[in-house]
Amino acid sequence: MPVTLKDISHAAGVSIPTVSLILNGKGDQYNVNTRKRVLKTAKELGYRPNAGALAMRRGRFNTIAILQTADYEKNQLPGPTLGGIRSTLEPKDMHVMLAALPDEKLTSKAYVPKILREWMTDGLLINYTHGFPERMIELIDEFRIPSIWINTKQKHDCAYPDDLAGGVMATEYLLALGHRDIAYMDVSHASDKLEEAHYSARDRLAGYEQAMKAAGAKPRVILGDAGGSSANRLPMLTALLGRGDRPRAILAYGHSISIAYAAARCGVRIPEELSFVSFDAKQRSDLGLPITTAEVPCMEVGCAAAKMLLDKIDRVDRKLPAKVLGFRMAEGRTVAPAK
Amino acid sequence: MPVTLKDISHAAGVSIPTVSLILNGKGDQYNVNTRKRVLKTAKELGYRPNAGALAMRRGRFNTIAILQTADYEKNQLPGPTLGGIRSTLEPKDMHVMLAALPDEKLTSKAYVPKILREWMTDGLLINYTHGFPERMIELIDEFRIPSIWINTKQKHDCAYPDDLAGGVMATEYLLALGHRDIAYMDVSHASDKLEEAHYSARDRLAGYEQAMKAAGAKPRVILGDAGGSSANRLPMLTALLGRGDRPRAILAYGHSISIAYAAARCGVRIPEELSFVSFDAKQRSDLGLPITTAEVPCMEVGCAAAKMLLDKIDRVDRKLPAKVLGFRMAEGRTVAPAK
DNA sequence: GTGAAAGCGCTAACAC
DNA sequence: GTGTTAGCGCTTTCAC
Repeated sequence: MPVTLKDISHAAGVSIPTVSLILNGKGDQYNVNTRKRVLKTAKELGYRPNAGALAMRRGRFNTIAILQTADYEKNQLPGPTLGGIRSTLEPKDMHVMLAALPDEKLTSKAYVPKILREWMTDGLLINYTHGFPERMIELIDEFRIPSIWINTKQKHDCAYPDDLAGGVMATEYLLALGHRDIAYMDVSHASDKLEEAHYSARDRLAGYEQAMKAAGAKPRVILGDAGGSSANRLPMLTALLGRGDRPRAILAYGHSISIAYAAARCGVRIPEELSFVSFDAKQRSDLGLPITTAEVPCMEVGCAAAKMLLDKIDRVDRKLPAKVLGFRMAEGRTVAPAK
Repeated sequence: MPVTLKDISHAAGVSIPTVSLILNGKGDQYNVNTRKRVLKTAKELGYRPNAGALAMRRGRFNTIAILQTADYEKNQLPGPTLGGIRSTLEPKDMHVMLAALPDEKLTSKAYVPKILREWMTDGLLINYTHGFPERMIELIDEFRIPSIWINTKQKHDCAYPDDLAGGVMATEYLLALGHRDIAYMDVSHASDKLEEAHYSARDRLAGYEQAMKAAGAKPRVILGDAGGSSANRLPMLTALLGRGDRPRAILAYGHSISIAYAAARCGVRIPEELSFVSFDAKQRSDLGLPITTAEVPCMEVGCAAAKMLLDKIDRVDRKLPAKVLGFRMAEGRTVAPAK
């Protein structure tokens, strides 16, 4: 139904290439009247070039796809990451396609997602930290689809945050305020589960320990597996924070809202009685109290990954060195100098 | 660089149509050996059909685009909505493209986003509640792009939640627990700003008032413009909740975390001393305490919108009646029977 | 059983 | 200044 060059050429009484050249600004050679006429008819008819035809000619779709799980609870791409990707792609007039892969099917040997089955994008951003089947990787490899991994620690073709340095930075931030009694709190991972968790769980902790050690302060690590079931989390946290020997400062891997809420329920005032820094994709202000946050450089990861992918699309088969992005402290109102 | 039918036809020593027919399962007529050979070479070479060529032939891209602001803080599509859209489209092998439009440019007269400039999708889901320029609508109209609006109240071609009924439902939920002293709290909108706010702000309130009136209970409406600046929010809320005449139950338009946190800071215990229900896209458990929530039917809106769009794509130019979706109560642990 | 030819919308090379 | 021709990858029709 849509309007094609042919339609315009008929309406304007000229040939198809004439229309094409004029509409693409390459029609200087043509008579001014012809040019005007063509431009006018194109506008009147509401012409839009057919992206399929363009893609075929150019051998490029000007589109990349983001591969992620369909389970939106599990692995949503943070808004800023998407923003970074978008803003990098936009100037190149490139588009983003979402490819959400159903976890159930992903393991089945025969399943090939449509996005891989068809050649429809110039490259892939893969947003899987784990649970991405070997077979998918083989497929991507076999099809030679330019791909960059997001938030996965590899030597090549990936962009991820520097969680170790982030851990150091956040700890030093509290140390600089005079705190010594700083606990590291990760209520999503029990100590025996740390090994199989996302690398950020290990690296942030390691960064904390490193910084504490360097400052001659005694690390205090609180781990626990209450991340999944919110039912256990609050009792666990109130028990911890209600005790007399509770830490004076906390660096939290996540679940910052729970911790602040538990503190409030225990009558522990933030920041007067407890300084509190958390890691997060973005500083949160849901509490009405902006949380001092070591912000994951999501946007930067998105930008870097997109830029790398563009690179890879242009020069296929080259391995690109991993890009590691630094955290940023977002000042909030949950920390006070140690007394 | 990618493999085409031509490549396969060369490698297998047959003609292109032969390959095409066989790969598309329409090659019963062909010799078994030919068939096997073609299938094998296709697999070996890693053939993937070119989506551009297919789109050209079929006159369909099997792709829809979601139009929204590039400002990811403002109008992100809720995960469940996207999930609903995806799950509706997936069985049809259709893809979702993200079109994030920069707010700054959107007002400029000359700007036409690439997604509209090119014919590259079969239809549009428009996720703008307000701030979508008239000119964009004209463009979409002019280009006759099948479109459905999400979360916008119109007579036609849109899907949105029934906020009025949602307000009634949430209020009746608290009334059924014996509560009478139920306040409606919206700290994002001052009363004089309600008129220009999203319709949900008015409708949920109206639903509350309606249900209270029907029950013979006295409405108590607390409005205030502290949504944007988190700095004011906490003081405002603690002042409210610290007072002796604070309500025994609250129905909150949003900012549920702030309210619960403020209550905790005031020493007001939830749910013993304060029953608390909030509207939200999804029940939140960040607090470690699942909030009893009137859930916006995001997923349902996504499903409905996607289904309508598919309809519209097939039969262009038909107006579809608006689809209105009901809320759902998600039980949490923030309510108790009135004493 | 298989291949040749045409056409989808577009652009680039070349002829007049 | 403008039109003709060819070809991108694919499917469909039809001839052999």
